[in-house]
Amino acid sequence: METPADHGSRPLTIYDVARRAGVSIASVSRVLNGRNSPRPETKEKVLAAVRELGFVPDGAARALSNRLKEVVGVVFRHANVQDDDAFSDEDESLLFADVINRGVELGARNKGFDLLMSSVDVYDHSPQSRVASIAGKSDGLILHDQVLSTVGIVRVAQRTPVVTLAGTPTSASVNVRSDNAAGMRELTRHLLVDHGYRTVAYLAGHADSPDNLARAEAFELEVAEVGIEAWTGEVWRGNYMAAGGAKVVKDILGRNLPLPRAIVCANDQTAIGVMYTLAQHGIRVPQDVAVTGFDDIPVARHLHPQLTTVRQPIQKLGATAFDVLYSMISGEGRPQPEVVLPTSLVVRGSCGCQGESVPPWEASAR
Amino acid sequence: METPADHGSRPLTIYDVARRAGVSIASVSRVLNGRNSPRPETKEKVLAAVRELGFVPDGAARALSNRLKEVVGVVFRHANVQDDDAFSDEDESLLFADVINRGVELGARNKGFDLLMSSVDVYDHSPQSRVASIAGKSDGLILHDQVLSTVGIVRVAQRTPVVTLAGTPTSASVNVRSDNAAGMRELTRHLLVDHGYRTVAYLAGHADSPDNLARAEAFELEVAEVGIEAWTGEVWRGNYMAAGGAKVVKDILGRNLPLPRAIVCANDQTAIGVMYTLAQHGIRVPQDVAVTGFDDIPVARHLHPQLTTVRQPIQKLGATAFDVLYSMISGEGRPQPEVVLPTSLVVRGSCGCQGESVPPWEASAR
DNA sequence: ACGCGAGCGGTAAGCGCTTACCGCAACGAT
DNA sequence: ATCGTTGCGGTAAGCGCTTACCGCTCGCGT
Repeated sequence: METPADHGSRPLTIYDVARRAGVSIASVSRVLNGRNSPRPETKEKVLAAVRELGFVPDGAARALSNRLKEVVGVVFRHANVQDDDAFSDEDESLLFADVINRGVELGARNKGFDLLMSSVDVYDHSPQSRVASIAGKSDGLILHDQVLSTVGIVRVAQRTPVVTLAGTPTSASVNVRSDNAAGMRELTRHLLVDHGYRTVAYLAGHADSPDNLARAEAFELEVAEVGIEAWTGEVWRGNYMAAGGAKVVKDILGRNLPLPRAIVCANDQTAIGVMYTLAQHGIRVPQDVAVTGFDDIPVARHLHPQLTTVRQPIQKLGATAFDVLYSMISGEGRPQPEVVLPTSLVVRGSCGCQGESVPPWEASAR
Repeated sequence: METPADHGSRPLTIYDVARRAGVSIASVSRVLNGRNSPRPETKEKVLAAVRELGFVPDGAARALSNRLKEVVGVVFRHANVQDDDAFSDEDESLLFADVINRGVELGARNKGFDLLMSSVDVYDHSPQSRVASIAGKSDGLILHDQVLSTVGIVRVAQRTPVVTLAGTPTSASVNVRSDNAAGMRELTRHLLVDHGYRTVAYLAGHADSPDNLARAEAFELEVAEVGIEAWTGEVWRGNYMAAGGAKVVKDILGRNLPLPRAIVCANDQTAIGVMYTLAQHGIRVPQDVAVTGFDDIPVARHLHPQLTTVRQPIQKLGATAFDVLYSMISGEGRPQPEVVLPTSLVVRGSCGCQGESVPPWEASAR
């Protein structure tokens, strides 16, 4: 029995194992990596020594020698205020990112990779250095939306494989996104054709987000199709967060402006804020105003009424991003510049339908 | 301008920078690490070369030389089924873990550390190897509940600093948890005294989770205090997941057993399943049956009625875990064996009160 | 004008691992 | 019995970085 917590004493190395097993370090390494063919006898001796010592090879040394860290860096953006009391505000705006990250993790695990995560603050003026730090510790990067400017991405993509999520492909990086246009078109058509709503607004997300742009464009296209006009403009500018949606509705109500029959939100978070504020003012959803989201984050089905939205295969988005990155890392070169995953309309109650969806735990109990 | 995506050509090293700047590698290193005092002139030459080349030092080499990776490993457990269709089931049972991890990340960032994340599957028979792999790539480990058995923890804690979350301290590892007993006592008293409920049940979590044990015990103590008996036993065994809560209620209803006036769930997830199933059967919350949770995960306030629960400082739990681990890594030895963070009762509607809580985005708009 | 000290900056060792290369033992073929 | 072949397993060279150590230059004091 070794003494507990004896870190501080020099950590074990492959030499210790070799000595204990009475073989050379080369043999230990070979056994540990399953290469070549050490004799079963040798193998057993080494394994025994490893077991007894509780030896774990040092990842850094391994990485240095192998030129492969088996680590994928993931950088995403968060909105947390950073003062000491910020812990009270456990914002949920990251649900989306979390699910994506889980997808990345899943994909990574299949290949023996692990996830190195880091987030950049909204107020972070130089995300460059954080990204660089992660880049140095990983074999490739997955960057969420809004982490780096396009030039920033190109710059880092020159030195290391990069996959962006919900961004734009660049000369050196690949982008993975879902089919915003198709989903938004389907949703809008549902509102316009199936429900026959004639006054509809798009409550936008970050103005410079490719996702937002694509959604807005598809929305307006579809609206124009039926010969009516979309409510847009300055007032309808949100920021992908609940607070943004809430603010827009409050502004409109405060200025005594009319509300449209349906509000199409850039994402689910925004819809949460909108529905909350509407309820505060006694405006019923969907009887007075229909509200829809985009993403289908887990909370969506817990809202009242349940949120009609467009489902993105969020987790798969992450897994795909990893797969693409992996093919770049293993030197198969850059595949197509962009991968687009399909979306689907999820009709629940907030659009005016009777729809209710079964919670996942019921669904999986086949 | 360099050619885009020229990975494959040997990556840059400190030698390239040194040559370009016309200095030695030692100087480059010194400038990059801000040690000693290279002359401003030298410094500028190096910085220029770094900028032009877009050089990022290799983390593995750095770690090997420094004996410090600046990486903290985090391992948590997830319940995802692993077949290819699993992506459809984007379970939300991990919300709790996600928020904790964000806390760890926050703490880590302050010290220049990054997060290496890995999850182990419920069906994973040997989490040992995954943990070992992470251990090799990091300076210390943070293990969530249910990842490793106590002996497993002791084993790995002998070789590397380990902090557990919601677990039990061992001879070599430190535990960080929140004050389950105090929170549960306050909650139970609210139900018993303020509302005067006389039939109450505790819907348990994993039988072997320290959190669950502490909560159950506090619950029963408090119930005994007022001289009534708690509803417990086999039927009331859940698993911390929505599915578990749903199943318990379905069982009871199916067997035509009576329901108590209040169901105290081991955590919020469980409460979600309970409330859903209750609603399915036309049983009103809180009029017919009151339901409470534990944790105060973000969804809690979106349920109908909003969930009365016990708030844990989830994010702070993570940040604290990192701080403790950091002190172990930087060789300040093992601090106290356990750190306990305070909890607080959050009264909303599901217990029978009129309470409603303001969403975080409203609260922060002071 | 010379000697000495200060401090910048270069050389090289070493962090823990993988693996090319080679020596050696054992076996089969001649 | 001898030589060639096979293949296990040891030695040592690096992977890219940090840093101890030391030589050199420059500036000051005498």
